[in-house]
Amino acid sequence: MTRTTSNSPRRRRRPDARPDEILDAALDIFSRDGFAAARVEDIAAAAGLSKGAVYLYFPSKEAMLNALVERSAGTLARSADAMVAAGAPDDPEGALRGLLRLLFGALADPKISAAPRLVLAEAGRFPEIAEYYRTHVLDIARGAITALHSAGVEAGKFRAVDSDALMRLIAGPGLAHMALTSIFAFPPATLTEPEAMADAIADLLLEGLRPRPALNAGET
Amino acid sequence: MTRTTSNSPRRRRRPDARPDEILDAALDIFSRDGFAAARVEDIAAAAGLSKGAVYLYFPSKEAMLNALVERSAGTLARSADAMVAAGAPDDPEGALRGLLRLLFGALADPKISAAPRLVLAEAGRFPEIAEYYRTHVLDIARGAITALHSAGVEAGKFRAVDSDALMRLIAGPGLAHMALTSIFAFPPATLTEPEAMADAIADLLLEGLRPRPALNAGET
DNA sequence: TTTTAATGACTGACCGGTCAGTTATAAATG
DNA sequence: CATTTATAACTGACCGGTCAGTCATTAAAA
Repeated sequence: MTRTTSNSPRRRRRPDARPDEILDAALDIFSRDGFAAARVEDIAAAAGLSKGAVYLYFPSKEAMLNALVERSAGTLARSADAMVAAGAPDDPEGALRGLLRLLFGALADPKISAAPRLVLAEAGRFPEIAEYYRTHVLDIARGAITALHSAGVEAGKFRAVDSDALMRLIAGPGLAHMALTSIFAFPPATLTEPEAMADAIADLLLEGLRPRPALNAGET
Repeated sequence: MTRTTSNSPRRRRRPDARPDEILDAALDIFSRDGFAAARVEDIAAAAGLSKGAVYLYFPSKEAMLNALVERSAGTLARSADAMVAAGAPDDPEGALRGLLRLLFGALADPKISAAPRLVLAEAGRFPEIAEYYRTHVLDIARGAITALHSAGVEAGKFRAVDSDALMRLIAGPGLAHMALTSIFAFPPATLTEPEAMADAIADLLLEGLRPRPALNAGET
């Protein structure tokens, strides 16, 4: 009922795109002020609504935060996982490079990195969110990285290294890049393009992962 | 003034160690609740004082945050800088390994990493803090890393790589480790000791930094 | 006594959440 | 078509609680 496809450009009365609009606004305001200091009225205003209307769609401010995280979480990790699953068997080196490009492309864009940054800042106070991120993002990412590494080792392209260390080596630079650019406005960056930065890092990691030629390619 | 060495064991009256005690308490409470949600009365209680007393030492809650950051910032970066300055000319590889050990040792300890985490979470809202960290921590760290790299290149131990990428490669894993352990309680860690983790990462980075033998034959 | 350190009741502003009331739209009716 | 009825979408004033910051008062120290 009520197809109401008429997106009347002049006045109100829009039905169920609202939750998403509110979440968009909430992400903006939470990112700007932090969850605790953010005012629901500001979120409402940013969404073009009154405060009362927001409570027609969400039962509390915290519910908005949760919905926000659940909406955004996983998309990046899942596409990373898909990319690795597709590329790793044939070309582990290319897959690693692609993974880093994906990561840097996303985290260097403040619009995309807003949600991860919010999680990073608030997860300590909301165990539910930390748990959700752990299972829906970190575990996926970890799986993708270990799969990629295993494929590379099997193909004789990578040497064996500790998988937790490798995870930190791959995710860390992206995280550092995000912090430097989005939080600290660290400007220099001789490599301004995220892809160039990703490639420079991929080069060094691939070099570091190459099996030792002189000795046997054993474990470390 | 007021040496007041009389440490009366039962009652009040302690003079000027107070600011530091308050800052210690403030770091605890800010870390637990976040700056915005933290209550000054909780800080006072944690310091063993009443709320009014903390306003004898700090004019506002925000002043505590600033003092806190200024007190803690730089010590890690400075000791990293000192370590690099001392070790890099003779042994750049050892200096890199030492740098990573220092970084992981510090960031893996929640007590030490509390302040950096707080800055990471709040810097976006307090430009003054971001600015302070940029000049007193990030610039120092960047200088240390470039100095280390230059020394290594000069000694023929490292190949030339982009210095911004290298900064992200060195700082990033530490950051990721901190986030995984302190914020997300990511448990696995096949390498439980920070030094072991640092070494695993240093191994890979050193391998990646080694001059290409085919093209530019350094030593051996 | 005077000075200094500290207290805790108090104020005033702020804000999450509620709700009685107001629209805008659609459906039913004439 | 105009008119009435029904209701979904929305508003904004309000309530209750919280908390940063103040200040009159107290008590230890000098």
